[in-house]
Amino acid sequence: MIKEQLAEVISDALKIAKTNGTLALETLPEVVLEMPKSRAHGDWATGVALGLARTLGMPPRDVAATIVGLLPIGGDSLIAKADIAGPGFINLTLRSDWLADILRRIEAQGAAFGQSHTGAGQSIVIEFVSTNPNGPITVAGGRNAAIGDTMASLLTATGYRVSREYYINDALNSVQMNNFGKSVFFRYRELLGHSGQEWDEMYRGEYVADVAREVLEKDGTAYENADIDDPQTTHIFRELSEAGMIAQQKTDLEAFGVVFDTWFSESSLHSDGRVKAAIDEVTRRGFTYEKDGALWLKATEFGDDKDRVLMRADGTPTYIAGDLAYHKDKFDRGFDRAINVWGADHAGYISRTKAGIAALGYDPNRLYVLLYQLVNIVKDGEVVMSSKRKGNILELKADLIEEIGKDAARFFFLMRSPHSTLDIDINLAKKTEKDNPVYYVQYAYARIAQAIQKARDEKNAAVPLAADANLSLLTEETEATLIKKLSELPDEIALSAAEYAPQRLVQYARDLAAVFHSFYDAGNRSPALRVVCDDPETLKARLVLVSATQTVLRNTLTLLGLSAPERM
RNA sequence: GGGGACGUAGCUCAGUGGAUUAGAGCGUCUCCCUGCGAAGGAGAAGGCCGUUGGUUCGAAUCCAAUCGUCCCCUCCA
Repeated sequence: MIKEQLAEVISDALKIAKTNGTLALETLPEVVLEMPKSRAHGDWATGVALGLARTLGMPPRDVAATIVGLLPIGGDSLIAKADIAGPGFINLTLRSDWLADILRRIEAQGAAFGQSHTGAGQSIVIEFVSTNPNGPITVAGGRNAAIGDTMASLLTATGYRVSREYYINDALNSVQMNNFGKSVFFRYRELLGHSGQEWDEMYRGEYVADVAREVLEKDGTAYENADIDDPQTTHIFRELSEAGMIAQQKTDLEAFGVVFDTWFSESSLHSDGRVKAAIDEVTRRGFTYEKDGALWLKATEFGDDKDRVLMRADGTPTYIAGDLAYHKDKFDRGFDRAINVWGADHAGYISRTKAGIAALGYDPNRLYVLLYQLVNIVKDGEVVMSSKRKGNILELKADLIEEIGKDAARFFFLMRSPHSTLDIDINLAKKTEKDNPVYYVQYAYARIAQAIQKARDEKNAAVPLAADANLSLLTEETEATLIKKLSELPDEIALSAAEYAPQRLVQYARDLAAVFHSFYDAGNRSPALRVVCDDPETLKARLVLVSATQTVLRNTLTLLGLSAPERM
């Protein structure tokens, strides 16, 4: 991109200054370029001279003057003008056709515009959501899903080979799961006309009945007269309920636009010996010991607060033991890195997981845990405490997606930094449906589609190839601002991915939409500024411009998992 | 007590160590539709960026301390 080209040109100048001794440089600094907000400061600016001034012991403006003196300016060079401003900034004004280059590049790259290759050759498994199989995906789980799914897309766009994975916690302790199965059993009996039964630990949500209905549809009345306290029946219903619940979770997530490559079963790690193998491996490496009848991991040797039990005194493995086997398995499957998306309530588990990975002989830095802060559900002005057992949870699908739509819901989760606690006022979300900022962005897209349609209908003009349009006619300030904004997509994607910050890309989408709306609305004040204007050559140039904008908007919306509607 | 996250406009929040002017949405106040769909645009008001120090030519941003809010510190998963 242009930014890299400019950085290289400036680096070349610095190299010359270093070789001929004009600047006493030991190493070449990184040249950071940015687009100034004000056009008075040129197209691009760098503060590299300010950073060098100190080490060189020279006034920053003198350093800047030296660099500027060595830059190729005018003629064939990309740089038309270089000014020194303020304390020592170098402001660059580029050759007038640099903006047209951006449009040509977008046209050539199409759906690939914005992608980069920093992650080429590296593979990542990103594990997210991973809700227990005794309840549906909640509204809170939606935040996890939105963040994980978008991060996976962002990493893919930066060249990584990415696999989306869901860890099924199907080795849940039997008391919880048996209770769940039992709850389903009684709902099943109710569906067959028998009287229900209530007890304290019963699961009460609507979804319990949904699972029961699935069992009925699948196996009919086979269990009508079964005795739930018989171990055989308990086991059967535990399995049936689990499978039904997981199927429901899968449906919920698909409605949210999230599709996993792998649904990984925790219990499979136990049943085929991988958990035992992981424990043996850690023991072989000398990082376990026995105390009080249990087997402990020497987690403190790897920076954890305390040692952790791997095998209980009763001989059963702990959750951590399974987790170690799971992470070992990820690396053994060939993934270079693992990313886990966890809620803030699991922050304390990071150090023990990394300790376990290190004890197994892997570099713990291959795991990155993306923590997001909690979601508070606010209803009638108060934070709702939810409980799966009591059945007062808010479900992602029923309470959010079906109320405000998939796009609005995803946008809402993604627009905030994962580090900020997120309050969702469920009443407000419903009421302000039309105010959701996602429509602002989508409307920009729809407006373009309509303008292109209008050009076809009224002027019999299709979007031409950039090569067939005179792009130098795009001289309006609003046009230049729009093109510059389009050129920022690759950087925005790279930054959002590198910083695990999907909200950056959301911000970009909103900025781009704002710049476009401003450009477009100028046409409402003056017909000559319309896309569909009277001058045929200007019309062609503007069609290239809005078509490029459409490409960039579509690429951005796609990465965020949002639809790009032609009309709204 | 230890670890983590966060304190930015009335509210909800963005903000990569740089330039007279710290941004957006909502809310408040003005303007702009016989239209390229106003789900939009132009503008106004509203900020000692929690506080105090430090580093720097330069700090909302980096460092330290401090105050406040939230989360976590099971042989639960």
